[in-house]
Order: sequence, then structure tokens, then C-alpha cells
Amino acid sequence: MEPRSKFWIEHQSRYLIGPRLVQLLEAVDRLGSLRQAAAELGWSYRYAWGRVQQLAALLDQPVLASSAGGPGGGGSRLTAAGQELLERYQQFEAGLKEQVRQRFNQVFGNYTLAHSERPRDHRPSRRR
Amino acid sequence: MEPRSKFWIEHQSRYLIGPRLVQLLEAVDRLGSLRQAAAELGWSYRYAWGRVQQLAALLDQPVLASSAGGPGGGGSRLTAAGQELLERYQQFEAGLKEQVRQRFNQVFGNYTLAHSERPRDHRPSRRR
DNA sequence: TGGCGTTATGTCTGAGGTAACATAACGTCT
DNA sequence: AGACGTTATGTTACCTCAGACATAACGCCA
Repeated sequence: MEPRSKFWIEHQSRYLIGPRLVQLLEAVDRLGSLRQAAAELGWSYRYAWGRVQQLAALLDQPVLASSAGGPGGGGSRLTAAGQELLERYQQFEAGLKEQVRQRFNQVFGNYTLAHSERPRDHRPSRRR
Repeated sequence: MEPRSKFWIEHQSRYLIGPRLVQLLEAVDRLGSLRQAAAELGWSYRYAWGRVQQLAALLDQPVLASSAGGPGGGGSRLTAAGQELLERYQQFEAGLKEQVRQRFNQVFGNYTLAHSERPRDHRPSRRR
């Protein structure tokens, strides 16, 4: 048994950013290209572009500074706003998964799935 | 901006239980009827039943002890296994949301959505 | 015996999120 | 001029899952 958790941030009750979009921004930052970043995550470029646009619309400012054409065909870099949001989210999420894991171990450390125990009051072979 | 989080537990990489299913089990425990519990959460009985079956299949043992017919038309109670899983999950989740909120405030407490700042190097009116 | 409220189960639909397909435009380099 | 790799964008298809609909069976009670 494994604990799972997900953390994200909303703005005006609309999804702003979460772990997957952050992964995308990290990849763009590292690779300098939205297309390459999408490919690395196994996303379609179209989808990745849409996610970035959605974020930019909610922030009311661009997340990527992009150019089509030019050396290498063009590329995308993070804007200062995109960079800052990325870094803040990374700090936000850092360690939280570990806290979840610790609490899970505290609570479920001595838990055994009961089919390894002998059941006491169990009607015999009443399988549906 | 609001932090959001979700916690659940998997077993053999398959979804076992999370906040919504726990809500259902709590309601069954309180009301003594799966149908009434589903109604309280706004679920269809069919859907609630399916969720419980899925959990039981993964646990390899029943979660509810049910009877059709009888006083009140029948009903469902939690099995000991269901009860224990419910209680452990409740302990697991308790307080975690608060920890998330605290970390969010630490990291984003002084964050201002940038359209309230004056941008420095911004091409004028380059709207798409 | 018929009504009632429940459990049990098969089947179908709808919505959201993801991916795929198809273009167009851009700028550099050969 | 043409090839290349990128950004930009509309449209379509799909897949999962939440939920609805329909039906049967059960056991008490009037």
C-alpha cells in the first residue's frame, strides 16, 4: 500500500498550476523549446501549448517569451513571471510528499490487509 | 490564490481509497444504509455500490455487511475491516490539509500577481 | 397477497481531459 | 528559392469515469 498525494494552486477557483504543468515549465527552462519540452514529457505540442496559454490567461501576462524562426527554428524561454511562479511552486511542494509519507507510515505502519489474518465470524464460501 | 491538495491510498498501483469513498463509508456507518448514504452525498446508488465493490475486490474481503429485505427494507453496516480502514484513513488525512496551507502561506505569503507591478522590458501592445 | 425500502447488477450516456491531425507563419541557413 | 525546426491555432477523436436508467430479488409488514 502506497500513499499518494497531489498539490496544486487555484486562482479565483480556477486551476492555475500543478505538478504536471510545473514539469513542463522546468523542461522548457532547461531545453529552451516548448516543442522539445512537450516531447520529453510525452505530450503533444498542441496540448502543452494550450496548457501554457491557459496559465498565461489566468495570470493575465505571458509565461513564455517565444520566437518562431531564427536560429534553431526558434524557441521559448520563461518570462520573469513564469520563472518566479515556477520557483515558488517548487518550494511549496518540496517536502510535502515526504510529510505525507511519514504520516502514512505512522498510521498504517502496523496495518495488515486482513486476508492475511484468520477471519473470525465469516459465513463459509458465501461468494456472490 | 488558494492551495489545494488531495490524498489517497493505492494498493498494487491501483486506487484503493480516498476522500470521497471515505465520506461514503462514514455516511453508511452513520445511516446504516448504502442507499441513504449515496443520497446524502448526491450519488446514485448504482455508483456508490460500484465504488464499494471495487474497494472490496482490492481488499479481497467485503467492506459492507448487507441485507436486502427485513426491517426497514434491509441495510448495510461496515465490516470490521471496513471500519478499521476508515479509521486509519481518517487519522492519515487529519491535519495534512492544514500543513499544506501553512507551507503555502510561507512560500506565497508575499506573492503578488505581477499585473499589479509595472513591467520593465515589455514590447508595447504586442498582443497576439 | 401486495406494498415498501432495501440490496444487487447490467447497460447506457455525458463530460472532461488528453491526444492526434491538419495547417499556416516565421526566420535562419544552405 | 527551398529546407528545416520552431511557434501558433482550429478541429476532431478518444478514453476514462461519474452518474443515470432500468430491472430483479429479498424479507418484513399491513
